[in-house]
Amino acid sequence: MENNKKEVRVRFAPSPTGYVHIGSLRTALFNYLFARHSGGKNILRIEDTDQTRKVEGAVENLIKNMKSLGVEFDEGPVQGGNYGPYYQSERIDIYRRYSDELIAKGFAYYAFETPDELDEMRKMQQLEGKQTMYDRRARDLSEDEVQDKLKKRLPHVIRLKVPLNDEVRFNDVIKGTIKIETNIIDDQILIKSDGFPTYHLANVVDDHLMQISHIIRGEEWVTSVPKHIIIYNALGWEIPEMAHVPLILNSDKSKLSKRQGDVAVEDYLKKGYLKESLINFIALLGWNPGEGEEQEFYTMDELIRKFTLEKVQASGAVFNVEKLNWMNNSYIKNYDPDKLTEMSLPYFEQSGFDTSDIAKIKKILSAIRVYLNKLDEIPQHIKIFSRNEVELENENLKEFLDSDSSKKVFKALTEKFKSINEINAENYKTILKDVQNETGIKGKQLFKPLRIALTGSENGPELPLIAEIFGKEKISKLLEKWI
RNA sequence: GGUCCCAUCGACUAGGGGUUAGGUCGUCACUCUUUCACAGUGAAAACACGGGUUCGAAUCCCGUUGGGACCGCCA
Repeated sequence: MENNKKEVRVRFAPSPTGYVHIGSLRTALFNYLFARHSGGKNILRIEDTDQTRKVEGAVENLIKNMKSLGVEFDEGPVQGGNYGPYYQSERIDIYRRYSDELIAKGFAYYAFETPDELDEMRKMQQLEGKQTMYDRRARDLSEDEVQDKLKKRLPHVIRLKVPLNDEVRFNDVIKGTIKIETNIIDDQILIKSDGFPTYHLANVVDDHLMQISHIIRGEEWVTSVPKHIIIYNALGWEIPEMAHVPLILNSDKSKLSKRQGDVAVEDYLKKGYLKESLINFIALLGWNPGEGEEQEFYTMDELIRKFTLEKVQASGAVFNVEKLNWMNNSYIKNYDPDKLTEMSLPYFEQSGFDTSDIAKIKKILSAIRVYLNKLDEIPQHIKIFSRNEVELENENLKEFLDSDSSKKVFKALTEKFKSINEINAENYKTILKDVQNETGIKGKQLFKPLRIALTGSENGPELPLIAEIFGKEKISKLLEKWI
């Protein structure tokens, strides 16, 4: 089983259907981590053999997203490599060659049923309560019949001739030994009637030709491994190591799906989850370093250093947004202020905030970042900084502003401002101390009315910070209203 | 339904024959802060069940139950 001498070559092989699924990201990440950890190559191969599902720009989008997340490829459609082409649609003649070989060797055969006929067959099987699978009827066609139909150019497919009454066994790095009786394996279509290969053929041929050493992919593929093994054996090829990673689940434990929330990586990025935290979080879904390690935060480099397939979990993992939020908030709180500011700009602009004063934006961020689970929550926290009139959160707050003691505080404060050039968090505190001494008003009586007058709310970021950001003009104006 | 896979707190997980079953998120309480949040401290919270094996089983084996995936001329 061990093939340490062989260079590690892994591949991420998505079909370009338009967006990158969170589960795909994790598979890609695991491939990348494994490749880097073992000094091997990470390959991107585009499985676009389904002409009906092509989406314009999907590949470019995928590569762009992966790159920005830090998942890099050593070979692929963009950077090329010695094993190309990396689009399956450009390798059609290659697959054809091997399907011909399989036919010649008696491991595959032509079949001429139409999709309608097959539907009919499946319906019957369902009615009879039998398992739906191809009944292998075209195996019985005589050589003459086949030649005749081919000559007539009847639409046809090429199917795998599964050896009957046998058993296929393989070892999965994550799941252990898996075995399946061949009698329940479908005579899978290898070449479709449009001449394109199915996933099963293309995948085996490419993995072999591209010298893939480890197949790391989602668990949904385990049941088709036996088909692939039959093909490997028929062609006399060595079978790569297999590692089927568990699924990422909805909170009801079903396969993570659109219906129950966001599944596209872009959705999360758009909402303002940081790339670092998304990667960190996803990596820990189904993998952990073990050995009593209690660290939760990892950089990509640390992940690369610690990642091994053996430590990948065998069971599925629920995608828990709550924990993602916590982790993202943590990243936001500790992020480089300048970079955070830059990343946050779009969210300020989104709510029509004037972003010409970057220094101010930075200050605001430092005041509100503790509240942010994700960047798209910025708008709701900057209202107090963007508006010129204060609207009270509720009417009950008004009494704090109308009281005599509040008026006294407001008056004293605005008076003090006149002798000051600029307010900052520090001198605001000392000024307030002075106000307290002068008026004899302290504690809640002192702070609460001010907060409410300035923000319209009983709670929020620290008042000195707010004062510095507001500046003396704005504060005076807001307070005068109540004097 | 058939086949395959899986099973430790609500969630992510550590542990893998002898542990007070550990950590993180979430929840709750307290402390701190003249606000909320942050931070800190603490609490509640799990080995699905039944049989073996063993002096001893969460840990190994078998079964049951439960959950999931797959059963396309999709990948």
